[in-house]
Amino acid sequence: MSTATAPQGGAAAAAPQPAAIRVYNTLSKTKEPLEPIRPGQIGMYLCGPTVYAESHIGHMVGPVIFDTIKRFLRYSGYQVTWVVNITDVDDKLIAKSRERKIPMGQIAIEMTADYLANLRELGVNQIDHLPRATDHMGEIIEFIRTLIEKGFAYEVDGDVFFEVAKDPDYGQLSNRTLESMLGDGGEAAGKKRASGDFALWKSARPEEPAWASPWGPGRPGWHIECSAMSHAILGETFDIHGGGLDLMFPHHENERAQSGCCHGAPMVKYWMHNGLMRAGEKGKVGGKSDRQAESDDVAGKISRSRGAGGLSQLIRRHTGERIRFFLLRTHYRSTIVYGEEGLEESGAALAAFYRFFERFAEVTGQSFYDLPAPAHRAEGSFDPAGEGVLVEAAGLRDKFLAAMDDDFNTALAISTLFDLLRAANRHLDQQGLGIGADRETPAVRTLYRLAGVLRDLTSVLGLFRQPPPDQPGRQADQGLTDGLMELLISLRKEARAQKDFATGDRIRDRLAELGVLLLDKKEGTFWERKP
RNA sequence: GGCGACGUGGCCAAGUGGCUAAGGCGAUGGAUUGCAAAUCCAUUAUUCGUCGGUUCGAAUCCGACCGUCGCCUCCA
Repeated sequence: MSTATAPQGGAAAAAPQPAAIRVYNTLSKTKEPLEPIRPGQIGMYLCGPTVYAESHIGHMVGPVIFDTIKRFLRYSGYQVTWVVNITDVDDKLIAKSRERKIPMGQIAIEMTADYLANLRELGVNQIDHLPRATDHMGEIIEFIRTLIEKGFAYEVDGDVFFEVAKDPDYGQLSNRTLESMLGDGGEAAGKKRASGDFALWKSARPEEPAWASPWGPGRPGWHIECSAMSHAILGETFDIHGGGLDLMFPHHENERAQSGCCHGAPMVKYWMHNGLMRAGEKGKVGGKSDRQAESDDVAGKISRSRGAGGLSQLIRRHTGERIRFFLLRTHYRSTIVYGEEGLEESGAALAAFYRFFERFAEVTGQSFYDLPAPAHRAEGSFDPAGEGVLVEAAGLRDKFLAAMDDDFNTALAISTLFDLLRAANRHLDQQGLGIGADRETPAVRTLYRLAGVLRDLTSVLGLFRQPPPDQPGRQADQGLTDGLMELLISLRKEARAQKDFATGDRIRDRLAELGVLLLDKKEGTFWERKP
């Protein structure tokens, strides 16, 4: 993850199969066919965080869906360059720095690390560039200078503002008129020509971090870093720009105005906005120790100011995979209502997949997680050769791909995964496949095929990349637990052999209370932790 | 006040003009089991906030109303 220039693809780029991918564009308010500016290549920019505090689950919605989108686009034959910015200069960072009495840069480093660690946990690993605003001061200043030269911006006492009235397209993205935006102009009201004008450069007050510029020491305003960095890495016009719905105005509207005016070309072809997450029940958002604790609202947008956070704890409690799955089960443009039960439910659903993977391993002696995942959708297709369950699987795979083609409908796509799972389990049941089965039979070959389809499709969603962590924090104890379980199971087996079911059941019930489930199968008794 | 989104079974959630309204969680019945768990099978919305309208036909389009939420100030 460098901030170097965009890779240029080269001749080796896979021939894109222009599958009929359609994307909902906020600008046109319709789904449009995805037609990249440069054939076969897609530049994608997602607004990342301002790193002044720990991230919360709401910050993960965009990264998870865009990570999935990138996986799917690559799978569909496109070469994708994905940029996520880190905004590490900002008024909030300055305020935080005063509060904690440590340098702004220190906070930015800490919070960036927190953000990246969370992304990693959720399987977001497709980002190509993570540019930081402070690393791009030169480009930012150059950008502002150009805007002044072209007459779109003006300087007043070391501050530089963008003059909104100069951009005829202003307001198009968020569907607003200039008249409707008459605010009080904020703290710089006296300096602005119009209250809707926004800061490109803010002069530094004493004690504030500052960079040298043609207008004196200062720092960039919010918005400009995204315009400058996306330009530096993706060029004047790029394909997809994403972010939360709350960024549509003013952030994206302003980015669009700056970039469009600076380059005389549209900044972005497709604007994509993900829905926001909402807290379903009061007090369940995280540390509710906050100033808003007295607020009685039952629901509301999750935000840092409401005391959300503790994402790493949430991950520890639920696993990153569960959270990723939870986010992907709702269409990305919908509001996701966050709640403990929703996460639990996702856990229960996921557990069924984990169980199948175990059955698969029992029969084949191979880990599902080691199965190769096709890199391209054409590689994943196969000939069902008239075999019922494979015909069904092939149909479900088509349905999955069609759902993803239609504006990345992960919720619908996931539903086919459950159908596939049921088909695979049914096959296992009907063929009587279990431990010790002959691995050279057609039935096992079919099982491989079915598991292969699941591997293929779930990889596209970034799911099941590795076995689920078995109750984090308990690993060290694993050997002992295994030994004890072996002992208990053999004791119970003896009791049952003597028809002493009372003792057998007592062992099982007691273990259940402790969160351990016993599964009596033909081949013997197995155990697992309650999901 | 301006702009916008949403309201689908007990809960979550797809579908946005026409096959029997996906899927998950849960529940119920059956197969299996000593009994369970897991798995499989079946059942679980004549109905999509309410009332009107357009249409041969609407959950899907239009209008009104009710309700929830978001943006308009910092926010993924």
